Amino acid sequence: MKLQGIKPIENMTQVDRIEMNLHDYFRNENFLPGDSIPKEIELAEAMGVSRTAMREALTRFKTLGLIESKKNRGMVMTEPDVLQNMNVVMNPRLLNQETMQDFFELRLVIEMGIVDLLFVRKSDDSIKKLEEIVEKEANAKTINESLKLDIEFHSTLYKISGNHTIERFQRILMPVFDYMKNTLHIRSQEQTADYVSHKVLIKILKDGTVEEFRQGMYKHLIQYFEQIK
Amino acid sequence: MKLQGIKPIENMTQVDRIEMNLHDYFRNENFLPGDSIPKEIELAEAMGVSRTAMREALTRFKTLGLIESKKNRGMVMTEPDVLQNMNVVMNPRLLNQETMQDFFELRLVIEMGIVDLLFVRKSDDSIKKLEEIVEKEANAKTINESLKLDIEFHSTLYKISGNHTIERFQRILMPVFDYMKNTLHIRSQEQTADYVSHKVLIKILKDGTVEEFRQGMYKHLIQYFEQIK
DNA sequence: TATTGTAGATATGTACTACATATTAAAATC
DNA sequence: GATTTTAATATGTAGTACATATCTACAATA
Repeated sequence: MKLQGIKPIENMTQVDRIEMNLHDYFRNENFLPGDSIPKEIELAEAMGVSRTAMREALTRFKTLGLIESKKNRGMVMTEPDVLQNMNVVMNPRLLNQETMQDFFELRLVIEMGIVDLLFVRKSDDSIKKLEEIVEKEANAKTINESLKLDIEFHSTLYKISGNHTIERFQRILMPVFDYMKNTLHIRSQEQTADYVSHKVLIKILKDGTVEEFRQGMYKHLIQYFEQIK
Repeated sequence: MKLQGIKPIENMTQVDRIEMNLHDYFRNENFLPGDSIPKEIELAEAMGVSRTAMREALTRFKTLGLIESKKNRGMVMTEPDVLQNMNVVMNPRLLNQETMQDFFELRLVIEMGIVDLLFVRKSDDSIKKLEEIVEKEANAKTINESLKLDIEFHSTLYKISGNHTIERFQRILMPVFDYMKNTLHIRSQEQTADYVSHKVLIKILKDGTVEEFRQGMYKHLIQYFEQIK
């Protein structure tokens, strides 16, 4: 049986073991963000390894955003940014089709699920913001401009959700969603009979119910949902 | 203005620059998963830096899962696992309250949004699986046992969604969700008037509509949704 | 001929040493 | 007492050396 992120101990390198030890050490000693940690040489000596190997293990923690080092000052625990690395790695060129399909669906899932947050946190101000975007859309000259405003509309919805993490997450998913949009041949909105426009969505957001808005959003995204089998 | 994951060039180290160069190099040369890449020394010499510094940059890529090295064999590009690092870093001890609240909400958002997938991909088999879990729940002796079966029920729903990535994502979110569950004082289900049980959810999944199921799910999770303001 | 054994080449992993450099703190100077 | 100098500090970078797992190719053996 093969588990993700786990490698057999027989072909673990010393640095792998150092990393594990450090992990235990940080947890057992209850190091928290802001706490400074012993210097490289001390850690290396305490573990009986070279500074070289210790530094490589520490580099891994730095890459994950669990520690930071300042030249000549030492190292401190940091609060990791859960989404940071995801951003680097979310590259359609590198991911397989199935994974991208999964993220494509996840984007749709979130778009539908976020509705509950929208109705708790919507405000007159934020609705006005949406209306301004729709107005610009009506006057858009080029396709590119329309696309940009479409993205802005949905991004604004994410902002209204009041959930900064979800908002960032959505931005990170965008390259994959875009890629899938171009790969799958998506029908244009005009071809869809009961398409719901941004304008209608706003109206529901203002005066309608959560359920109505969700159904509206489903229809708004119908071309994408048709891809799901 | 401070952007996430970007540091001013004046306090970039050499390794930071090497990392950027490598990034460009991999993209420009169109290296894809499976391709082997030049050896450390060649890269170091080509870039005019020491093997030490080059190795540190390469360690970052290895940590992100973009390349793998086999001792004495060389290095190859790999398909990154987008969620792998997230798992390491998703630690309630290290994250701030706001971020955890965000992920708490994200979990709820996904639980609501996933319903569309469920109705596309449900099967008699999978529904039977849910029924078995509910049966076990009825006979559960301890609270711990009940909790485990509750998790199993929802995990099974994620499986039914047919989206492996979302399923994994949910598992990664669990520690944070659990933490929040204990932090916020959540009412018990029994105190809730129109609580919808697992059993009822199954019935709707079998014979009901997407909208009915989603409303059922909302009521099932009502104690959590009450926390959102 | 087919198999096994051996030798050499290979590239990463680990260790050690040395020094550069930015920052802090202590000491010296006025 | 305020300013300048000096010294100590810990990470960043460089260079060298060697260990080691794996592959290749060739040699030895049956």
